[in-house]
Amino acid sequence: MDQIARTTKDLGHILRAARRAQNLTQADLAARAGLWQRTVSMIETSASGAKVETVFDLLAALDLELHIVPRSKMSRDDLEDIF
Amino acid sequence: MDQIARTTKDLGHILRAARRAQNLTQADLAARAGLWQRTVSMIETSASGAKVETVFDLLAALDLELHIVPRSKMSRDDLEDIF
DNA sequence: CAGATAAATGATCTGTAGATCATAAATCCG
DNA sequence: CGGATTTATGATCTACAGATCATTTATCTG
Repeated sequence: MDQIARTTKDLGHILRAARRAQNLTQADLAARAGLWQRTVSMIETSASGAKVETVFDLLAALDLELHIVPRSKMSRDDLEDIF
Repeated sequence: MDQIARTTKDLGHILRAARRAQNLTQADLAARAGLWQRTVSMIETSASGAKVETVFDLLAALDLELHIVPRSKMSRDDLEDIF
């Protein structure tokens, strides 16, 4: 049920959804994260490949966390679908 | 049990550990990811703030996936520790 | 220890992210 | 519809990542 990002486009979508879920404008989020509205817009629309640091700033401002997991690892649900 | 990265330093450590677990040299990984040994070294030692795209390349080459989860979400284990 | 393999790092060059200010284009809402 | 709010973008400048080649420094291993 959690969000998986394989591309910067995924990342942008996830960040945008999270921001909206918290009723924040790009400007709000930018302020919280110490960035600029322009930058938030660019990242959400993946109009430019952000730097990792910047993404960490956004994630922190949104109370999100990055988990790194083996790609092959199947979820309980996946297994149930198969067996 | 999965790895959590909050900083580029965390990321570097996780990537290095994953690479070693798969018995790859920095040069091997660089080749797989279409990067340079120098770049892999820089990122693993967090000697420089990488770009997101580059990290995605490394994760893919290592068969790893990025999950984005709410920070506050506690694991079953955390709860057990408290209650 | 010596030789081999791996990792760190120097130097240069190009491309581009983010800062910054400003405005255009969308979207919302009464 | 029309005004307000939000998002997308234009332009410029600085900083720095990644490409590329080469070399030094660790780390292994027989």
